[in-house]
Amino acid sequence: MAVTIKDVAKKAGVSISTVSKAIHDNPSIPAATKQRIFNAMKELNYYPNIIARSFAQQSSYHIGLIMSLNREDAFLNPYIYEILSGAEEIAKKNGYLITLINMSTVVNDCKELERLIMQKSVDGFLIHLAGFDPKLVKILKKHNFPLVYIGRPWFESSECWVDIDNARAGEIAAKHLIDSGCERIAFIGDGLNNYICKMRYEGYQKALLSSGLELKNEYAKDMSNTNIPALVDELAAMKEPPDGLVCSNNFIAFEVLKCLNKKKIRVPEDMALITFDNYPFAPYTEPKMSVVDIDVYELGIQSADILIKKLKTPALTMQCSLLSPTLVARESTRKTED
Amino acid sequence: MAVTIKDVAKKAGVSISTVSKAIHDNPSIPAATKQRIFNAMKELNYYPNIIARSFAQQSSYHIGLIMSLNREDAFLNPYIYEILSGAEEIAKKNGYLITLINMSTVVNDCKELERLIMQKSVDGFLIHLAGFDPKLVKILKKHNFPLVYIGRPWFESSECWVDIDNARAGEIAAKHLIDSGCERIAFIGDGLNNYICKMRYEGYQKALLSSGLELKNEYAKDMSNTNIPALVDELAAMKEPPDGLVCSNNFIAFEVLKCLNKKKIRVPEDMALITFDNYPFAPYTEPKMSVVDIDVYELGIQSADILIKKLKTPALTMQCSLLSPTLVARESTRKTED
DNA sequence: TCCCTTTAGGAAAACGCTTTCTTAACTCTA
DNA sequence: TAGAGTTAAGAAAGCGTTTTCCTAAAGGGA
Repeated sequence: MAVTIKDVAKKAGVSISTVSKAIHDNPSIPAATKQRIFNAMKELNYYPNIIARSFAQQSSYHIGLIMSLNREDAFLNPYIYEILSGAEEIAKKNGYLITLINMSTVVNDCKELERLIMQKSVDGFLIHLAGFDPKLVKILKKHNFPLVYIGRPWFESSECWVDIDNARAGEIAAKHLIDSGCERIAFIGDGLNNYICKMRYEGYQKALLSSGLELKNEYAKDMSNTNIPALVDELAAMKEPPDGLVCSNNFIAFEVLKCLNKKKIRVPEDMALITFDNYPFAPYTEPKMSVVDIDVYELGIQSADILIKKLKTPALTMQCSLLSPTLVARESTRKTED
Repeated sequence: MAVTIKDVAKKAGVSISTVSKAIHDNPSIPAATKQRIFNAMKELNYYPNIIARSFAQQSSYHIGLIMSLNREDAFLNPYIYEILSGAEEIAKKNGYLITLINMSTVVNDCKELERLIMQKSVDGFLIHLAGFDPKLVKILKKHNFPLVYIGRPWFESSECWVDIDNARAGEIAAKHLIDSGCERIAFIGDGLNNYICKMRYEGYQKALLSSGLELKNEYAKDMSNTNIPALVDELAAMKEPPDGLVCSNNFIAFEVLKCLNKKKIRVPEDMALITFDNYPFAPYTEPKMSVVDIDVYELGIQSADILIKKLKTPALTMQCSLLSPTLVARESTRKTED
């Protein structure tokens, strides 16, 4: 049989309550007694039974991380790992473990989410918004369950969240093109109902305006209704074709680059190219892709941090956090040698 | 206060033992009584407290999935998600949850692994071998903890594992080049102490031999001591340069492709190219990369399946599973129109 | 009708810890 | 030196299930 708190108590010559108090560093136990207890613990190689502790405290010490694990979302966001990594790091530090929950599990069957809550399988949720369905909000609200969104919830204004400052990212991208000497800057997005794309587009507009460049409607393209080669053709065929292009995600950028190469439009000389998120393949394109990078690891850190704070002090008021992106200039935007 | 088994018992007019038995479908409870109990449960919206259950059964109903979450490993294996997805699927079906544990956490501090075991935080481990350190084996053995390796453990022969048949993958890759008309086939690997690479190389050799092709030593290259452009130069400068190339991973293949493009060596006409693992970017290269794909989702399914079987019947003998890869022929190997 | 077997369901212990309440012993202060 | 205050530590309840053991009632055969 495993060694329990009783064995430690016997060995140290105290009661189990005293041992428990020593473990939790209760000030009513003097240092000498604590030491005696710790020695006994070490001698017996005692580890508190975490399940019993959970039971006594009615708290699982697990954080549910709900995120999409499906192939498409994963391939689109391979850096999502780093959220896991950051969240795990903070959880560990605070004695929590991360329970992974597939977004599609809870989206396909709302009962599943309710079950997780009612059964107290986890103490709170970290919810990455890819694939999220707002119908879940009702359930979350109903149980008033502690949670932090990763990504800014567009459907909700009273919950904690952390996000990348996508507007700022768009601004940085466009600004960088302007600084590289571009004068006619286009934007290709993947749908304006895509919140991230929308924010990046707004940032792009802001940069152009504040640099005194004209906002041309025909420079703003949406690939969600057509295909990339057609869009590139369209842009190239203009009387005043753009000389810089912001792509709202990596896959658009990679496709565009392929089209430009085929049409012998030189990058960056004829057309500079920039996109977002340091996709692992970005440094492998020809020329290497410039991006506005985001610190996803930090996203994991902060979200877990906020959630754990919330678990410890339930009265905590709403907290949000908007993270700044950083420019990673590579070859696809470098017009001048410098 | 939350509704407990007591409330259900009262409502249904039975004792709590009877409710518990009904929940577990104990045959000593007749259908009519069960129905009465289920009705009461539904009326009260009762969910069993999972922590209490865990406590009573001394089993956490959590499976620890140990995998590397660091940036490099994640970028190299973005499909690793699907392991998660598969494992979560099976776990859910069996009433288990997945607890994510960063490989670096347990590698940097062995006490951490011991703690997880001693505290019974999880019932068993799924261990993905990327980043694994064999020094952990001693601890795992010592506690005789249920586990399944994802990837074949080269340091150990008595544990359960699931893996891709990498030798078969290498064979399929080389065979496909031969079938496409290649006659001089080279191999670029990333180090022969890399188990995966070694197996793929063996498969490559086997395919060549069984097709009556000569195994030339100078066709087998290792990029771990040099760089890719140098290797490509070397190969191209031979009197009899290869006309087909197996690359042991995607990043090698992408680099090689870039070099070939630069040197105006046509792919696949002058040199056919194939690699492994359907990396998300593979369909975006120019020409599109042929690969031997592996079913990582199935890897997750099978590993979780074996582990859970083991948890339910501890006497279970060792079980292994080797999964067959499949060819995804794209443009980089298609010499003839067909 | 009696005894044995089967069926249905209850009582209670067990799981290992936390936490509140209580008390005994000690330390001051007037 | 009595009384108040403080400190150290124990007793015991409680957390919500599961599970074993037991019993009462019902069923069945002679």
